[in-house]
Amino acid sequence: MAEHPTPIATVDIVLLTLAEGRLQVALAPRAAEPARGQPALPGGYVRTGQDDSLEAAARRVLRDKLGLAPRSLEQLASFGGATRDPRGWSISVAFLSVLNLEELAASPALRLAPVDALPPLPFDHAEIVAAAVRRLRNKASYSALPAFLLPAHFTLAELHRVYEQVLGTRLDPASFRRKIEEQQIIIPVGERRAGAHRPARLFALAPDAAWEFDRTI
Amino acid sequence: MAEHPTPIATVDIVLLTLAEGRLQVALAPRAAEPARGQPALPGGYVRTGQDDSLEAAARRVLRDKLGLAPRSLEQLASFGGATRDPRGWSISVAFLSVLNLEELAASPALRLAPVDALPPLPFDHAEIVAAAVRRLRNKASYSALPAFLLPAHFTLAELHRVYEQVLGTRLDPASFRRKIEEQQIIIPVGERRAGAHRPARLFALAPDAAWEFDRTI
DNA sequence: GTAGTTAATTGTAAAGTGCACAAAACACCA
DNA sequence: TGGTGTTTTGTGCACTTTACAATTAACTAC
Repeated sequence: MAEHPTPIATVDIVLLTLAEGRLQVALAPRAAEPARGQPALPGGYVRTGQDDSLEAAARRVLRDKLGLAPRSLEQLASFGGATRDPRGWSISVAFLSVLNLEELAASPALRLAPVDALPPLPFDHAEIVAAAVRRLRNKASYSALPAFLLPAHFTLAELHRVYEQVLGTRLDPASFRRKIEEQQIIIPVGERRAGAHRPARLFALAPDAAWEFDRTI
Repeated sequence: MAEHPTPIATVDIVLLTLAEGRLQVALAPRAAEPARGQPALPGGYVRTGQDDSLEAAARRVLRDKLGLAPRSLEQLASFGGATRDPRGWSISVAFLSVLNLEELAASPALRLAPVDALPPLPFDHAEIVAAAVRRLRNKASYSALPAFLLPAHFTLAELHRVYEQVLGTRLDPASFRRKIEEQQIIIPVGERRAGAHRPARLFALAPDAAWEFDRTI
């Protein structure tokens, strides 16, 4: 049946974070050919002897190559073709991880690039990043995914700012608070953020809530 | 780097249709081992000598094995693991196609099974079908994807019934009409459906409109 | 014609949203 | 100790959207 060589199988991970008020993607210099030394999405081969699943392969790459164990990781889409990789027909299963700068600090080799001003990237990595940003922006309108851009504890005002930065639009503060609080996606942790002004309540993402809002037709 | 055998790469296609008022999936008897003869999702190897992309591989399988060229086809997700296929570590890139019974009639070997009463399926095909149904139900609340369950021309009442069947809920006729008409996803074709009663206007999906509704936070 | 049936529209109350502003709670300073 | 500035949080209200009910429109069959 399979008279054709099997395609190369890799996983690539789009790490999105918020730095300097902009959405940025973390890039790693490629360790091997092709495009050795150039910044690219971190990734690696699916190791059939080691990995139990595609997500396990992505987590292994994150752990072994970058020292990361991010809270958020979801499959994005798969990109396959005859010409996207000079080594031959290849399939890249792309994953999306949304994380904050502290989580990312564990991996000093990574460098950030704003998603709207990417350097030239090898393969079809620019397209993969674009798909990841679309996914995050879309999910921002009906899920708590952008909350992973913040530390584990955050204030409503911080969450509000993050949503505005991700979506690139203004959101009414009162409506935002009403909407977020009526969903069951964040819970107050009791403490308050001490500061120069009125202290804000701190929230955390609900343990393993369905991080999706209601959508109605 | 890759001291491991490369995984098997296949595409599998979830064909969803509406028959007897229920959402059903089209299954084909497997032509080869494993599970030869048993009903399963139609699929096949990615042929690196023939296919230019993953979607091209899915379209080839649909065309060559089933004689189908459905209007709707989108990537669903990828399923990979060491144990999902007895032949070894495998990756299945799953696709979702939503179509009507007339389109499906071109392929007589297929048999339908209600998505909520599936027969035993090999591999993780039951899980893939479940993901496809979730995708369709989700998209029903903000896109015109369920319209592909109908013929090219349809009435608003038919579309209304299809949405209700897919979502499993009642939808207010007046609100549904307003919502659908204010989006730009369907256009009247001018004709009317003659019948025993007041004739209904016929609509078609907008040529290549963005089949997505507005979502607001 | 008239009854019967489905298609399509209209009216209205309830719910949700955007906007402006007010109240609350702190630090800081005089 | 009290006033001031600043940020968080809550409230009132106009406006829009949605749910629900009822009505009108258009045809066939008798």
